[in-house]
Amino acid sequence: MNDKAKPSFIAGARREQIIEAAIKTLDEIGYVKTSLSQIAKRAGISTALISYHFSDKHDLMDQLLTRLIEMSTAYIKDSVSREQNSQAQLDAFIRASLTYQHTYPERSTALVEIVFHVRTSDHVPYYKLQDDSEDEQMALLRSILSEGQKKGEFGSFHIDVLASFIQGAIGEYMLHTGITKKVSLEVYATQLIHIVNRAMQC
Amino acid sequence: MNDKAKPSFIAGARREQIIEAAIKTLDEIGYVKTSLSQIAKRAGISTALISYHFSDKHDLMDQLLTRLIEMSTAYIKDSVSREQNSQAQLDAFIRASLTYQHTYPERSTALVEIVFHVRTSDHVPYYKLQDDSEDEQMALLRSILSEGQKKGEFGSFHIDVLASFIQGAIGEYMLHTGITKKVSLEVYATQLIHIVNRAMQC
Amino acid sequence: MNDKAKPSFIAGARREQIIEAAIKTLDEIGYVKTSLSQIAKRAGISTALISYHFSDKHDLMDQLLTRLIEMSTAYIKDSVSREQNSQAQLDAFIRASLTYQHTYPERSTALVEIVFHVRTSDHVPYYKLQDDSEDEQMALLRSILSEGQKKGEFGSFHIDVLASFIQGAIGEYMLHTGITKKVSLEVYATQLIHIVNRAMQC
Amino acid sequence: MNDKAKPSFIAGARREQIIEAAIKTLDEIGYVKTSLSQIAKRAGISTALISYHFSDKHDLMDQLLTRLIEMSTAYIKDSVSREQNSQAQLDAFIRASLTYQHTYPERSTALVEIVFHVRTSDHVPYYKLQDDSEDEQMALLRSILSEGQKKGEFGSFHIDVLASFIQGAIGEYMLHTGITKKVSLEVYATQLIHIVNRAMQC
DNA sequence: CATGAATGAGCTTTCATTCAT
DNA sequence: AATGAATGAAAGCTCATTCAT
Repeated sequence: MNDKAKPSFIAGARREQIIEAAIKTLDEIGYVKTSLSQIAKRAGISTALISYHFSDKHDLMDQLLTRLIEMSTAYIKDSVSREQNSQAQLDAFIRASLTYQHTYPERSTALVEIVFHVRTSDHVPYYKLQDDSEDEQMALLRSILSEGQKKGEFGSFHIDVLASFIQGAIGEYMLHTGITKKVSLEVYATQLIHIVNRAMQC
Repeated sequence: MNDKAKPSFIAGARREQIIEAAIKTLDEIGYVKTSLSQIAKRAGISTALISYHFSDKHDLMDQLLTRLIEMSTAYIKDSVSREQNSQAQLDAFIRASLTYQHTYPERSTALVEIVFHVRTSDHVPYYKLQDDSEDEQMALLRSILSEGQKKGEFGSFHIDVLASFIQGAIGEYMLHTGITKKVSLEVYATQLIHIVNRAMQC
Repeated sequence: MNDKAKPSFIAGARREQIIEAAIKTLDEIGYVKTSLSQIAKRAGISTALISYHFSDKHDLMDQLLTRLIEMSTAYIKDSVSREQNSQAQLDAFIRASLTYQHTYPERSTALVEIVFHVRTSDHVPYYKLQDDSEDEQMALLRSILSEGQKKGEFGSFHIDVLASFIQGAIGEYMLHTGITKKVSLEVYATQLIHIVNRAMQC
Repeated sequence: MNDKAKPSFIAGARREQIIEAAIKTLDEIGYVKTSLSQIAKRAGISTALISYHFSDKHDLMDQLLTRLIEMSTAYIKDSVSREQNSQAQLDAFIRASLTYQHTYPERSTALVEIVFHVRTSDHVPYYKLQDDSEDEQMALLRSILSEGQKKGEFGSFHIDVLASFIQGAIGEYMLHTGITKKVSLEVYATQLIHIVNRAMQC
């Protein structure tokens, strides 16, 4: 149980360390300037060691993207799962989304930097690609909305469109410092929930 | 108009040509793969000529960004200016914003590519940089909202938050093809206007 | 006639210079240690300039191989073409082959270094690949032999086999210094011709 | 035979295993692409273990070369030793040489790959290095020829040149598939023996 | 105004080798 | 005896930029 865990543990720790350094690098200097040597410098290791633990630069970014999405989704899901009725779940979703970005700004920036860079081999950007099935966060939001509608908690509205609006408003607060500086997260969340509720209940 | 006007005219035309090629390049292969030689290839000129007309790669991207914002803003402003009352102006703003992105997808993609990849020399990302004074579009939206509120056309609401909500919803439609594929621009616009009105008037 | 020739001339000269440096490098340190920077060092230019004039390292080696074969073949063909009857042509072929290797030892070594390295993408070595049609030198030898046989100058023998023997004997003298040190080129040529004549005429 | 014999035996087996894997690797992908990790992969061991058993990559190639020459020489010597008179010994030498290459093509290819790629630290290629004393095979051939001449079995001829001729012819058949495809080993051997006899006896 | 030629800096990746375990 | 972890060096290549023409 420990004899076999040890080597795997070291490698796992290194990978974690490299991924952390990559997040830091993406946050600090952005995707364009992020190179393996910049990541290595922040991790305090040699460039070759990154190549040893990840087959590719692409591989590293891929795994990093997966981890970032996982972490964000886990945080939001956890928060939502604590609530029972749809209204509370929706509130939790919005607040958790905004809070996560506020609590882990480097992770959020890193996520943005990767998402807006990744393209398929046909040059199709990842952000134009996102399948519904793949975007778990969006799927969760939609399920909360449809569930609430089914149960009669929410009124009548177009689910896809409202979900899109909510996601847009959340992203807007994270991305553009203009609004961040003017309005506190608390106020923004409250107001956003207010707007959404009106949209659903009138 | 005489000897001095001519070279300036040629130079202007060249810059326009380079900027057009840059838009095409950014749209086609994304910022990260966009090199001066890729732009030059699409413009049918030599790489050195770009360096001649723009002091820097950064300079080119900067001027390109300015042009892209100018064009987008002009389009929206033009549409808004045709209306008199605040409600009609808000409708016009939303529709024009969505329509512009639909009409000039390469320009929109190019804009996104620059905003999400270029950073200042202090590594501050452009998307976190946006000063209120610089974002003319946002300023226009806010002025429509506050004007309408002042004139009593709109009810009571938090201007900054609602403005962000609207901008977020508009951006979301452009960025993620998920919603684009499901809902037509017309429906999306109508729904957005509808919800914003509810938020303002209830 | 000269306005257009100039740029092409400069580029051509550079390529020639690079190819000469590559030959020198291959001769001096062998294929395995031959890198673009080693070639650049010997050419007195930067590594990037090689990449500017040749699309690839593979491209450079490819063109170099072609040039080396061309030069060798031209030398031998020229010598053979001066003779009329088959016997004299065969003598000329053998002597020219040996002399060429003796006169341009760096070219010969470079040729060997490349030929014994190049492999197809399926890892099939070039030296096991050589098509008859592609090996012009071998084709010339065979045509001399068959011509002489047809005209009755030579007796009866297996053309392909004898051609192979001759090429083998020529290659042996070039490659292995053992024989080179013991027997002069002149003696080796004379003796080889002697052997071949006996083989054809008894 | 006791405590000390066992580890030595294991070490010997490992070395043998590594050498076998190296032969396979050289044959499959050629010297240039042959890395320690490629050899390790084929041997099913770690790269470090190769470094443990051989002081150097060069050392490994050196020992491999020695083994390859040993095996080839042993095979030929064994065949020759079965014959009494010089003529039969010469026949045996030629046939055994050709047969060995045909029976162990990977070994032959590996030998060629090493000889034509490895150089001494002074950049002298192995193929130009061959001392007479070191090339046992060539020495054997020459001794058969000189012995036959001394005993009057063979006529008058230049031993060194004829030996080179024979070796060249043998090598040519292995290297270039052009002739291999056209003429069977049996015919090639018979023709070579025939011609050599003519060269010696006329 | 426009270009071909040239470079230095930086990138990702692979390699042989060492070392602690 | 054997390995995973780690590194420095070097490879091929691309890029933004400069300069003479």
